[in-house]
Amino acid sequence: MVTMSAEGTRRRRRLTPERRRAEIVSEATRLVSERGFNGISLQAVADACGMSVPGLLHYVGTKDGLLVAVLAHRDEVDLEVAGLASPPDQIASPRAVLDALMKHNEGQKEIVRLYTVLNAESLNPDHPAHEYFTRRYVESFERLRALLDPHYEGADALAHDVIAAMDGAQLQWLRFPDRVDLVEAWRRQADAIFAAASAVSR
Amino acid sequence: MVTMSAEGTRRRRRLTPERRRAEIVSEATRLVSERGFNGISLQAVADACGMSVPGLLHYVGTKDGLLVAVLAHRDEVDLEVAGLASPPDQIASPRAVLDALMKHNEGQKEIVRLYTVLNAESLNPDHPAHEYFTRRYVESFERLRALLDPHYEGADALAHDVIAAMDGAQLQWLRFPDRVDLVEAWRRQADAIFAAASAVSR
DNA sequence: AGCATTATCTACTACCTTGTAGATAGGGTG
DNA sequence: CACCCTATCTACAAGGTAGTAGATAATGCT
Repeated sequence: MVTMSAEGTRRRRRLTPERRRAEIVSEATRLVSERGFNGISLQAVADACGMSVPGLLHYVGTKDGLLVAVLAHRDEVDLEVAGLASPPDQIASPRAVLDALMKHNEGQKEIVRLYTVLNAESLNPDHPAHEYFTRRYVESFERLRALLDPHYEGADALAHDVIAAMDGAQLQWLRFPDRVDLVEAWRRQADAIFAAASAVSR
Repeated sequence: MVTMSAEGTRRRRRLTPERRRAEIVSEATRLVSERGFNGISLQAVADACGMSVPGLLHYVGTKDGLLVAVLAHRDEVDLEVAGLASPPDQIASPRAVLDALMKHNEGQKEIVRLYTVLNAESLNPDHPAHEYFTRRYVESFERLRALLDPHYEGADALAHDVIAAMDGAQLQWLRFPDRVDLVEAWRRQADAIFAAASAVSR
């Protein structure tokens, strides 16, 4: 049931496509991060944006299109953040880069939850984001491997371990945000992992 | 659309409640592990069991009831497995217990996926399994902590790290079953974690 | 074989879902 | 101020959803 303000017809709100698109992506991101893609309906997103379902579909075409829009926007933002982080010419140690990443994640729980929930949901090959997350994992892995390779032996295994530790720590943090400190949990794991890794011999 | 065998009416299959219940739990476990609880319908489960939706509801009452049945059954089985594993009087080392657990998990990918997918899905407090998974985590943590405490300093943090490492390794294994060896990934992580942990001084 | 029990079904309700077609109105531009 | 463009809407379609009520048939027991 759609409830309306007591007066009946509410004035329709017309935004520029840019603003509307931004609002849609923002609300959809929030809702998907809370309930998963299978847990939301177009109606729920439309309500959150204060618009109708056909109005929403005008922008995203189909429900899968909504997810594509959300993920495409995340890619843009992530790329931007990565870009801002890279300029400094002196190469930071891999550990410092990873620590900074986790510190960054601590400040955007909603986004971390989006990735965590969709990552699990999309294990199913039929999920609309399955390929996306598979590709994303491979790319992240490759970048991390390249970052570690100059400094450590066995960068391949090390990269896998680092990603596993990050995912595990985030999962705990998302379930017990008050009792688990993400950065500290990561630091402990990272200390152990990097202590066990052997530095490159030259 | 419900498709029927060419002859039309198929003979109805009447099982003992025990057998039927077992079939329902088994099929529901498989489907939920593949698609998540939000990703399945009663129709899909009923189809998998070769029965009608009302027939299914006769057993589980509601859709949430289906999930309860699946999780209750998992608890039973897990308790049984744990019981079989504990009798030996000589206390195995914590590390050996954990290695055995991961070896065990390697042989039941479907169940691991069930827990992984539902764990992420149920981060949302509105999810019907939210309390279940929160409680389950706390209990697992306590058991693990008790197992580690006699042997290591800082059993609390260590227990958290172990669980995080396990979850992270399982996530990778589920996405790349052919490229990731669960037991080996765990072994590497565990080597690092336990090497960094300090043994209890007496 | 006949009967009682009950597992399972058919039929139906009320609602939700994604998506389409065509009408309407908000806001910038002349 | 009038007009146009198009963002947004209402109305509708077609099918899926969880769940209910009452009929039916399969099995075990006497």
